[in-house]
Amino acid sequence: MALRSEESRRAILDATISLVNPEEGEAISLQKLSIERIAREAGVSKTTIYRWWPSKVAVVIDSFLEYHVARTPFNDELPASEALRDHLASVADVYGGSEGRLLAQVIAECQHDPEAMKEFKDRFWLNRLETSTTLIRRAQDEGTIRDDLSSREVADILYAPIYFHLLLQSGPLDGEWAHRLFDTALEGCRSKK
Amino acid sequence: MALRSEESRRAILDATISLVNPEEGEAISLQKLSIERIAREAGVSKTTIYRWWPSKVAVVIDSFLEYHVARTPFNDELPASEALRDHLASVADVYGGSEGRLLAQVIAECQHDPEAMKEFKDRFWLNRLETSTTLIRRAQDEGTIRDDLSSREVADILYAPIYFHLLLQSGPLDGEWAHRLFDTALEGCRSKK
Amino acid sequence: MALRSEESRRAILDATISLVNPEEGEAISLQKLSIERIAREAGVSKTTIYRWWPSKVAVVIDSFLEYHVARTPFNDELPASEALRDHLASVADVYGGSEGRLLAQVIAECQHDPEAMKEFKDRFWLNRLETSTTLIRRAQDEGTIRDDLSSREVADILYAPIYFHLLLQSGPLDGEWAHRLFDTALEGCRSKK
Amino acid sequence: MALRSEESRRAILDATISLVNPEEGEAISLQKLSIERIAREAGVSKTTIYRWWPSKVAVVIDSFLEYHVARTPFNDELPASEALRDHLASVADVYGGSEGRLLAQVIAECQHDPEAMKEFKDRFWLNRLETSTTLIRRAQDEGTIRDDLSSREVADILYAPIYFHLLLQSGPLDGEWAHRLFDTALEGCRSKK
DNA sequence: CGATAAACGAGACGGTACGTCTGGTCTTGTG
DNA sequence: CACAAGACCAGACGTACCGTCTCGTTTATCG
Repeated sequence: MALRSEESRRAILDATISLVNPEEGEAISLQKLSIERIAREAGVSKTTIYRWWPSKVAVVIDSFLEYHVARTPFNDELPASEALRDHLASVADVYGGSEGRLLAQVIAECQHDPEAMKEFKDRFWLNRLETSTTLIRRAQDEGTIRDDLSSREVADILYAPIYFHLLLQSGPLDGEWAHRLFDTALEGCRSKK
Repeated sequence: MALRSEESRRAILDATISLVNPEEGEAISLQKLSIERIAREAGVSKTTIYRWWPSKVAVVIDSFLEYHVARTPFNDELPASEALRDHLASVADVYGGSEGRLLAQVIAECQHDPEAMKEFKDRFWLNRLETSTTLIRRAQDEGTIRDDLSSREVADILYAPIYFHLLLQSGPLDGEWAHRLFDTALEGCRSKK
Repeated sequence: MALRSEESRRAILDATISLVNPEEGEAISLQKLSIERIAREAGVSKTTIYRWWPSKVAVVIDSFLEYHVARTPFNDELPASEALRDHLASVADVYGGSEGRLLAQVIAECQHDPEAMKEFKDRFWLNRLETSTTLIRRAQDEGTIRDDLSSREVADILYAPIYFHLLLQSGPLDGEWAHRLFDTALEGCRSKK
Repeated sequence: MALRSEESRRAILDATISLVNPEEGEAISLQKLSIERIAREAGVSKTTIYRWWPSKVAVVIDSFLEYHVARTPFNDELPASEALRDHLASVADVYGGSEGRLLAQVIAECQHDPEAMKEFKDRFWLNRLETSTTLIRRAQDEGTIRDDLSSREVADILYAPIYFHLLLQSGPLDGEWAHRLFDTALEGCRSKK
């Protein structure tokens, strides 16, 4: 009965990424990306896209998730605090580049589309949160991080500045900066004089 | 000769806000807001808008800045750390409401418009940064905050989670949460065992 | 594969005529006629018009040609000179009315649009020329019109005054006048004294 | 009381002609000519044009009349029929060139502007008619043209083909053609067999 | 193995908005 | 008070996409 064409699916996801984060040539902003453009680029009819995705953002989220494979793994053999410190740094490095710009635009698109925001959180963000939660819990077990804080509170303090710099485009966004940030967050800001 | 009409300017800014953050009725998302709509609502011709603003975002930034008067002042008579704690909380409270949604959308629009991002940073963000910098410096002088940290580093740790929760729409965004956040940030996450 | 909608086509042509040569109400000049107006009147989107016609004039020419069915036939049973005389008169009568005004405006629009002029000549004018050529040739065969003149020369002399009065809006434009004109043209202006 | 500035008037008329029938460069069609453009080109404000002319066509008519000085005089010393024949030819020659295109466009503009048409007839056409009337009357007196025809009837037959070819852009428009035309018109089309 | 139901490309359709242009009016100095 | 400068409302321009909707035309099971 004519199953969904994998060929079309691939062409659509690939075309989307290649428009929005091309190997070469000018990238097109997520806002200016249109379904018509994707269809044209993918050699696919609009109908096919509309049949399988509810909106432009949905296509982009799918494309992004396939593309942005978790390239920021953490090291299980290091002490949790070390692994966490390195994870933070690698996340900062990745988000400091073109994928970061893309992520920022995805988050931006989600601001006016609650459905998309839900999708984004379910499929990207919760996954990320889980990664950090695991590490933080381990660090708490290993006794390097206060266990009177919820893992979410710790995650907020550690990861927030990365997204902050990503979205406000203000200040550095790289591994070195992230390392220093981690140290400060752990140490606290209170004067010890 | 023929000076700019203050009447038109007001009508445009007012119409913009009333579309995007109405006292009553359905708000229209910033993305779906169109210059035509603003013109219609303001009883003004498109030309007049295009004459004075380069883009939709520019109008919105102007409107937002006029509307979002600094309603999060800090108290000069309190010790700086108290004032900072309260300021954080009041910012969190405000951004937890409809103005926060608006701000989030403005930031979102800026993701694909470098001009707008610059404008936003120059006119909103730097101003905000200055407020917090002032408070943080005073706290460092008063000896409550480490003075081996730059004020920007402190600001990153303290304010980032607010924008994080604002833009990811994940987790609480209110004064109580902010108070606790402040305490944690000051104290640090390292276990003291 | 989604054929052209005859319904839309009809609506567009009808709306155009009804705006430009309404049964009742005020006619709108061809110059002031806009594609937006036609679309509005026809209950059709602008896109649909632009998809099928290159310009306003093109729509009008199509509309005019459908509307202005050859209502000035010639009689095959009469002697050619009689038929020609009557044809001239009926043309003059028609052009003396509202269709004439319309035709004049179409010709006017063509003055600054070579494409349209070509279209107009190909689809209207050559057709008309052929009608008169046929009659003139027959009259030459029947020996009533000089056969040392090309049919075009005869047509120029016979039909030109009609278009002249039509476009300069100077002088009469009706059957009686045309009859007299025909007689004069045949007889010549030279004094026979 | 600040009288009308002759300087402005000249600049406006000159600019108009130089846009519409430039010595060099691309001519702009009368339809695309705008008051704004004239004002810009003339270094004059729109207000000034609107103060003195009711419409674009009015400006153009004025410009045209100043520019198109009667360069088709007739010779008083020749027999009237000769003078008429030559006059016809010189008119055809002039209208066969760029001034003819301009005139055609003026007449075109008048099709949807009765005021302009009246102005055009009063200031251009009646003047022309008078010229030909004078000649025709003389020819009737001299016995070369039938005096049972009104001068208008003769003028119609003689001049109409020129305007016909001018406005339909169909067929030749030059002196030689006009000469032949004249002869035919005088002789008549009826077969003399 | 042939019917049949889905997925597909193609693309027309009614819409909305874009950013630009011109029209014509009105206002505010300047000379 | 004529004029320049130019702001203003109005509205059309032609284009790009939107999301919906036929259309045939594959294509892959299922009866």
